[in-house]
Amino acid sequence: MPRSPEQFDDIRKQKKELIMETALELFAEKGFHPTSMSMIAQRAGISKGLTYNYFKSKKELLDELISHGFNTIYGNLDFNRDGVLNEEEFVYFIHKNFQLLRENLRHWKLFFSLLLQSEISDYFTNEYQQFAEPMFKLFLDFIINRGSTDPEGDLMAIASMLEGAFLYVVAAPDIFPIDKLEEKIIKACFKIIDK
Amino acid sequence: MPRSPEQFDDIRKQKKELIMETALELFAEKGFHPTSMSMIAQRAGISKGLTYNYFKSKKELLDELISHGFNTIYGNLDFNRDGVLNEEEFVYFIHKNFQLLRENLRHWKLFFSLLLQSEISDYFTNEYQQFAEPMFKLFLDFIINRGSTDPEGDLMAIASMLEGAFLYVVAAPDIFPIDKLEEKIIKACFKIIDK
Amino acid sequence: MPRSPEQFDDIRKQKKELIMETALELFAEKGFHPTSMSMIAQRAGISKGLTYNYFKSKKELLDELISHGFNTIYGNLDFNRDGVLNEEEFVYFIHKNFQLLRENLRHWKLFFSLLLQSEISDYFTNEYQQFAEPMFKLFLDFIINRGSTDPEGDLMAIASMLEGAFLYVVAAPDIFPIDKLEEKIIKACFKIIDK
Amino acid sequence: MPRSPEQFDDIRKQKKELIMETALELFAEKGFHPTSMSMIAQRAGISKGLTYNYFKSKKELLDELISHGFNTIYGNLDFNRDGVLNEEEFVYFIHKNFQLLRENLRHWKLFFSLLLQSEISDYFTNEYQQFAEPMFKLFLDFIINRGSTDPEGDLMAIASMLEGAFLYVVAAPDIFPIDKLEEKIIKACFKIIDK
DNA sequence: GATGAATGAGCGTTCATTCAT
DNA sequence: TATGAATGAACGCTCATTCAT
Repeated sequence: MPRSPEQFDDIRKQKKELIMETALELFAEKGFHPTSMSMIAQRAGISKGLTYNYFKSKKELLDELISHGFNTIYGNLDFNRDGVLNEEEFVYFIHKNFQLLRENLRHWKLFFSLLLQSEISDYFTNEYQQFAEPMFKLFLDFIINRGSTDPEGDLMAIASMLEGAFLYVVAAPDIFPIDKLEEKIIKACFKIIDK
Repeated sequence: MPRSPEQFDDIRKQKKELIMETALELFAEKGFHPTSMSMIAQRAGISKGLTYNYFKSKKELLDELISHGFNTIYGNLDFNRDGVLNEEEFVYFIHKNFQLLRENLRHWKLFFSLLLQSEISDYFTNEYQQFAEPMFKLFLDFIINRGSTDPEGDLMAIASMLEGAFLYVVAAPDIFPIDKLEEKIIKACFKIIDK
Repeated sequence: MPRSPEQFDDIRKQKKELIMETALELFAEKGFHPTSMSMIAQRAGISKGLTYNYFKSKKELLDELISHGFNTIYGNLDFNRDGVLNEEEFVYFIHKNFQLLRENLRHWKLFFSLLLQSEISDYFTNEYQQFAEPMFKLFLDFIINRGSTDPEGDLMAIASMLEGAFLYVVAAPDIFPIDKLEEKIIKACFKIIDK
Repeated sequence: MPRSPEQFDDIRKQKKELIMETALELFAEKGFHPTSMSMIAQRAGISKGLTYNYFKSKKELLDELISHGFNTIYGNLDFNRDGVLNEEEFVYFIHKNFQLLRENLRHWKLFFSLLLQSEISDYFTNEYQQFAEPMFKLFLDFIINRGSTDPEGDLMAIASMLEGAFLYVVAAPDIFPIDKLEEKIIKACFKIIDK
């Protein structure tokens, strides 16, 4: 008597997660190219061939990782609520971003490492734009509402600051303590926008 | 008539530079791993074997590239002068950094792409610290001299902002125009430090 | 209510035929090696494992296909009747062969593709000889009875011509129209035999 | 002091020939798919990697083999001379074809095995047509000049006979002695054409 | 009888590196 | 100094086959 479809689904789901988890670990640790499918299989404790039962290619594994990463990180974040942020919400929004960063360090490591070699995955470029654009818009609206005389300029500074802070956390976590960094970044945002 | 030792040295130096220049081009273009030694040799118009006459391995070629890159970029920048920056000098310093970025985009692309996978080159981590530390110190002193009530916090914000701005220029140059970005970053620095 | 043993046998027989039919289709379409067991199972709409319930290996599947093919094609052809062909019967015999070719093009494609690599299936060599020998004998007797002065020589020519015609039909069906080819081959046979 | 370009050319030429010779041997022996690049390298006594120094891919190796085969076999055969064959020339032409067959048995084995799976190499289809067409034309003209009442029909018979004879020689050389086969085929040609 | 997850050997291919010349 | 033929280990990937259920 064969296994029931539900049993098969269960196995597939668990094994797929195991492979993705392991791959994410290794991609974040060593980068995409230096990580071989054998290494992933070995660390996951399965055969090399099995990986291809779940992912058509190494690139597809990466793509699913990216997609899953973005969903994990930003899937539950409602950018728009009523479309406008007040001060409290702005602070919370940045705080939330830092928290998501903390909780998904490996995803972020992977994303940053892809930023410079998007030929590996055009997928990434698309996903990234879809995530970045509404965030930019939210910031811009907030800045305008605060009465900034140069919203675009302020946006550049704030976006750069956030990007840079994230990069520090991911690439050189020992230089700045993350909690204090978050606090200071938020304060600096207001200094940039106001007056 | 045989060449003099000096001429030999000249030839060696030129060949080495040719290889490094070509490698930098390709590493920045396609990334470190996807670039093969054959490709470097071919584009440089020399034989594969000759590369190993000048560099023990691909990794060593990378290391020399990093080292040479840092020297090229920051070799002529006197961080310390009298050890203290006044306002004009601070502005000039950041301006100078943007200019160096513009002039060495390929180096920077390479550096950023290595940031997340430093096991490729431990060398990088060291060089990076050597370059970052005196810069941090310079900034910190300046911030303190301006009478900041939270110098460390301001440093975090400014360092993040610069790092992020650089990343934008290198990885997504179409999002912000570099000249305006520079201007705004400088303005934002003062907003953060002062008052 | 449990199925009777006969019903089980029926199911087995049908499944086996389904697999063989599908395999033949694919082998003729893409060749033996480029066809994978997964492809066969998928196109047949059954599981990979089930195939091995009916055939010990891919090679055995091939062997059964060959055996079954020869039986299908020549199983109902009574070579011997009274052991001797008259003119009408000779013509009918060749005609019958062309008809069998038309009706079993896929089998023939497979057979010809195996002709040159018999180590894939020693089975093929045996079957082929068992089919070819009585046919040769039948032809030879007919040629002798027609009073040929060089029966062996005529046999060579006729056998070659038939083999070649079959190859044209199977490998390059657009070059000669099959009906006319048949007609001409038969005519040529008599020209060769008769003086 | 590096080797001179001539020395390198020599090495390349010899090694390339060695690889092609070995590959032809194995392709003819076992077929294209069942022959692995490792097997070729091993039998040639070189490393697997080296094969790729001479051929970009397994398919390219096959293509060069086909191209080289056709050139070897038919490169020196002037189909057209004055464009018309007399009887002696016709006999010589077929004789020459049998001789070329004898001298290039392995090439012919390879060609026949490709006949049924030209998806492996479209290259083959092209080359084959280029070779077959002028030969067909030559035959047709000869048949017409002999006063045949059905040239197209006779061509079909003759072409089939030659194709079939070649196939017998290549695939089942023990059935008919090649010399006698040749003699009989030629005789049969005239029986088909004349009267 | 039937499923498909799992294996492992082998495939075609690449590439950093070596070395005779 | 300079060449490129040669190597061998590893890569991404496929597939015939097995087996717990």
